[in-house]
Amino acid sequence: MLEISRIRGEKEAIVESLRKRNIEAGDTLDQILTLDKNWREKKLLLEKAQEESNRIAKEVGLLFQQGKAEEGNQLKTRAVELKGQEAQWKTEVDFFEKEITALLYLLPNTPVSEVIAGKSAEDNQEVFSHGSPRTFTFSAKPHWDLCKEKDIIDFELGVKVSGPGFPFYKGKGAKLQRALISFFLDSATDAGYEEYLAPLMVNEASGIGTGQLPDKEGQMYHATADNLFLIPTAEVPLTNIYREVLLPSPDFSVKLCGYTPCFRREAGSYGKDVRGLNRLHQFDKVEIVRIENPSNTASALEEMVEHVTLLLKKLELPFRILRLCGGDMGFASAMTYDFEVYSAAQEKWLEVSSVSRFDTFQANRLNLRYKDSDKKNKLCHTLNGSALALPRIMAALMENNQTESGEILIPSALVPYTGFSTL
RNA sequence: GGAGAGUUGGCAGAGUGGUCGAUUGCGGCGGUCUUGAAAACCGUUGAACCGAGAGGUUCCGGGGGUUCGAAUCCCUCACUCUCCGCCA
Repeated sequence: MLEISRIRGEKEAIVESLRKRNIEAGDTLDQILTLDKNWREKKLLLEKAQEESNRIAKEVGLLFQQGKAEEGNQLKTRAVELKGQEAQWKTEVDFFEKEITALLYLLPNTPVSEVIAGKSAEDNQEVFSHGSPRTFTFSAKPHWDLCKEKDIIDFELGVKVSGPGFPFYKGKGAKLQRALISFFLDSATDAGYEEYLAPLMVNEASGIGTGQLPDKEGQMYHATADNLFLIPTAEVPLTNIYREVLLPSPDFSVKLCGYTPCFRREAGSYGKDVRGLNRLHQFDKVEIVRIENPSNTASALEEMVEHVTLLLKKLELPFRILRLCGGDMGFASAMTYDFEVYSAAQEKWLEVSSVSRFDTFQANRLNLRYKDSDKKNKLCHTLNGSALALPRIMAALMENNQTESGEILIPSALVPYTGFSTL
């Protein structure tokens, strides 16, 4: 969420920035500022009253110690009066605080200057592309047909045991999955990210910390008996490691990675977009997370983009990088790069990674700070990205690497991990 | 699942109704001494919010209550530990 101090200081700049998301925030910000003004007034009154109460309490104590019970009792009556008034101010202060927080939760992050205004995915800017979409001299098959033919992913079996969106990976399919996970994790640790194997269920506080709660609880599976949530991404447990943390110096750079299954209810999605591996309730992903000094955020983001770029090059998949326009960015993001690979048989681009900087937006909710050289506590910046999400990579590998004779070729970078070179 | 014990400042650990935001030790920081370091000694050392500042308020796991006054008493929730049971 946005910092209230920033709203006090640079309201116009925030309004301008949020226009890139097609949001007119002026009224909301004015409401917040009015509430904030009221809050400060009431708070001052409350504190004055408390100050007097504290003083009286001490005097009463002293009087009773000196045996002056009568004077003490007189003072008591004044203290009781004050108490009623304090309760009144307190109620109002609490009310204003709640209202302000509720409004702050509604406001998304402000895009940084590089992000252009735009309404939808069509306004995203392509900033890089690699390879060219493959053309076939034969009739290419979509991955769901290939999965069935090769008997490597069984969707129907998943439906029987769990439900749609929970496939079984079998034989070489399971092995390929494991190979990709190892390949991605090794690449990340080689790049300096420390590997974590994280809990797959998180508590409510963690959901709030990274922004899934309170608004988007419908996206997560909820184990109500214990009030735990299945993670929709490793970002949630990994980032929450640093919830309520104060880093002792301004010189820090935290780089974490982790493989986890991800669970998403995907309520309301259906149709051809969910066919095969395109959209699942459970899927595997390796995530990279960084916590940086604000001065280092821009270069950290570029490094992460480079990292994902290298992965896709090694997998020999044609891909493009888009810088998302304001209207297509996630709620918490200040800037996002999406990576899309071309799925040759479906003839469309599939999003396989999303790399974002959140600046102080998450850190503010997480209360993640560092001690600056001037001894002040300041909010850290957070970033994260998929490196990478598996199912669509699997889909693209199968569709792009199929041969006329019906084989599927494994890219050479993966062969040391799979132990086989064709499916 | 049953029984019991806990949760206090970076850490350890006192404090059971009145100058307690909190004794003390360790750690950290500054200084004296030293060629330098260690040791010793002296000093200092939590956070949030409001305020230009002076200063003020809040915080002893969370929430609520009793009281003029709560770290201290009561209620409630969460978590941790120990023992027993069960178990990969």
